[in-house]
Amino acid sequence: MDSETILQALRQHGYRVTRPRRAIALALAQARGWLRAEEVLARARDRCPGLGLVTVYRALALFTELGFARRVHLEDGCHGYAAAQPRQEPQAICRVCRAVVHISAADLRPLLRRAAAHSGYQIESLLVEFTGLCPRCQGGEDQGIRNQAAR
Amino acid sequence: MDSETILQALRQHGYRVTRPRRAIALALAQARGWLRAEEVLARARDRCPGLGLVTVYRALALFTELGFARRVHLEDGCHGYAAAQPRQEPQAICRVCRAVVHISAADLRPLLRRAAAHSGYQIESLLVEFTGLCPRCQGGEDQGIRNQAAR
DNA sequence: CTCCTTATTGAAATTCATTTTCAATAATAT
DNA sequence: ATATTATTGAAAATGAATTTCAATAAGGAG
Ligand SMILES: [Mn+2]
Ligand SMILES: [Mn+2]
Ligand SMILES: [Zn+2]
Ligand SMILES: [Zn+2]
Repeated sequence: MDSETILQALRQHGYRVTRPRRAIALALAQARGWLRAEEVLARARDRCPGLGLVTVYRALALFTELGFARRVHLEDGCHGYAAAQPRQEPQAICRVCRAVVHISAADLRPLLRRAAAHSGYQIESLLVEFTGLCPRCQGGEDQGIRNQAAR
Repeated sequence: MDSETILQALRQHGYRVTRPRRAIALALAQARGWLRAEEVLARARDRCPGLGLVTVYRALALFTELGFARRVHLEDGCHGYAAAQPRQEPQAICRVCRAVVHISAADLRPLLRRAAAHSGYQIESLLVEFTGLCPRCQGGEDQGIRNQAAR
């Protein structure tokens, strides 16, 4: 996902394109996996010294609303963020290296239809998150730290 | 879901069956939808007067581990809890009344298979949460508060 | 380019759900 | 009953995330 796309969307929605937002968008786009807010901050500071954590939270919330970022729900209740595309809701996340793979929302339709039919619910939003091992991290968990995706 | 089942599982796993745990299990089982920790506390106190919030959190964590409770991920980052059955992972939640419907994990298999095939991931755990309107809350959002499920 | 308006930013303080500590209590086995 | 120890609850601490508010800078008008 190109960080330029995010910036264009900002303009289109009437938001200003600022240095902090550019730096945050780029940091998220270039990451190989999901990042905590603090990690986004550390990376975005390369391009925007003085950047504050508050601004990172605000930008991440904004990007998430626009569909260009997605929250990752961590066991401890905190959240990570991963670059995303507006139409691909579900994601699979590697437990070890944090790599994120997005799954087409179209793949979900059959399940959605069945769930709706079975329950009578009119479904408005999805939260689908699979956790496991990405191909690279399979069959070698104890081969040392393979945390490559995050950086 | 019967609260007795939870207590039996506790015994089987070597945990003690205490008054607080009984009260919490019952509160959760009798709720018509998900509850916040504070709400569980309020209800469980009927059967266990001096009950503390800390114990509620601990019991909910324990029940969740055993599969008898499931977390609901709220927008603000906090969590609710709903009674659950060990083998039904996905859940649909009513935005209005909090009613929770569980979906058989079997329904997920095709999606899971496709996701795994497409991404090469070896999936270990799922987080599937649909949000929308339950049958009762459809076509009448402005008909006043229908928050029936929660109580 | 210059000026204006106001969205945006960042430091500091605050919030508040959740966790940790630790001494007192009560569940289970013998 | 008695002993063992898992469990509990009050208080304090944690820490991710948010709110405040004065200073700053983006973008539009002239
Ligand atoms: Mn939190
Ligand atoms: Mn969450
Ligand atoms: Zn991996
Ligand atoms: Zn409802």
